[in-house]
Amino acid sequence: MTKNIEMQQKMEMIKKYIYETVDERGCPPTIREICYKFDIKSTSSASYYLRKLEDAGDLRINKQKSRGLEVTGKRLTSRDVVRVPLVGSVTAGIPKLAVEDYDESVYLPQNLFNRLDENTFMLTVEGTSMIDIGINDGDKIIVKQQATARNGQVIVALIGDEMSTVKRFYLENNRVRLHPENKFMQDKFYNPDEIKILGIVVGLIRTEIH
Amino acid sequence: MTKNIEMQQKMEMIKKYIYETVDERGCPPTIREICYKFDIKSTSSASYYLRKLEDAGDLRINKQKSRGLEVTGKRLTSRDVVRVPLVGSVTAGIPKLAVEDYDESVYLPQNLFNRLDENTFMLTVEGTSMIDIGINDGDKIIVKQQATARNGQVIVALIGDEMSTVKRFYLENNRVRLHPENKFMQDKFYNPDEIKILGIVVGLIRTEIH
DNA sequence: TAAAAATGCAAACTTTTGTTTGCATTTTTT
DNA sequence: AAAAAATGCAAACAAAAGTTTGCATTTTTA
Repeated sequence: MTKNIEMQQKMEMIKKYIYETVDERGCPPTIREICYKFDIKSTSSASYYLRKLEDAGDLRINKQKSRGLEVTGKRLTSRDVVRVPLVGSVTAGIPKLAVEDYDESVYLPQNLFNRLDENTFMLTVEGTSMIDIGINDGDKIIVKQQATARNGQVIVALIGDEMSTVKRFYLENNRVRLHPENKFMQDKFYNPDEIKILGIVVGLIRTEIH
Repeated sequence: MTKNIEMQQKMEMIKKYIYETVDERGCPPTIREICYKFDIKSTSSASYYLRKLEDAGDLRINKQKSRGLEVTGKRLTSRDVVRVPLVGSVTAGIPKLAVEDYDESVYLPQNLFNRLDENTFMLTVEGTSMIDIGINDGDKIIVKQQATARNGQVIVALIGDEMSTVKRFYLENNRVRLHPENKFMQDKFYNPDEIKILGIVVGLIRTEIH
């Protein structure tokens, strides 16, 4: 009886080892690696366990293939997430947004944010100009890069090549109105060529609740 | 010259193929698979490309190993994200929160949420009881399961085994006060045994900006 | 234009890795 | 206690996969 429990544990450990190896190394272990790891003296003994794991449905063994082990459970792949750069602040000029250029990037769940693409970035909000619609100081907003916006959309814009700002956008009578969602702040008006739309806000993440 | 561009593209495609195979299958392709995919007639020709990719730093080749290709770039691993179940609504009883039981789960970025563990879940907020601190109707809150809370923390609680609610928690004079962050709503008071704390709110995600 | 380098293939070769066989020991069942 | 099943090993074997060799063709360089 105790022997059987040990057996179960050993199988579980082997399964876990295979999962971790695939996850971290990107390649399943060989049977001999499994032997070494668990102090199994013969490859046939290890195969014996693997067959059991396959019977239990935890594993698929592609016969006659080198490293033919395949985990059957849900595996994390790049399709599950989108990697977006986390930009501290967008200052002068168009932020260069190739993901590779940023150490700091964030994986967002693809199933929640289904409109994200390579031209999305994140930005930490400073200030309370949008607090009335629940965008707080310190929130990280998700911004989809595009140069135009429809009336009423919340955008990130660059004003006169200087600072970036988050506001609600309106184009009225050939004038741009940027509307802060903060009852203590005033709308501001610009000529269209004074502002540059960096993108529209499509979501946000908050990591601190006060 | 044009030949050289083709060469570059071919190398890029091979590199991409290796990356994708590792990502999706959990195992790099064999040289012969690469031959087949790109219509290369000889394994030595493929090796030739692979050596070039290695020289360029895009790849590491573990010599004399079967499937010894290793991608050098950043690879997505389970350490980068945490998988949390997305619970539609928490009704009667303690929600059973084993991740496996939910089809719908969400990968959250480990680098933003560093306090997450296996006992975290997500919940879609219904209503505006916390709107004054920027928690909107429809927001998905991230909840760390725990049975106790400190004064002032925002919690998810079960009231009388019925509905779940999000409120700010206070224990005063042996009475529980649940404080909605909505100036139009009133505090409510309970005996400690009337409510069950499910967890504390540690973050939120919004996927729609209105 | 000639020499050198790059590109490419086929085939043989070697190493790695999965599989099978046969036997021994232990544990469980009858 | 005897039979059957489970567990385990060593060694040989077979298949998969990486490597090398030698040659042919094309492209680039001198």
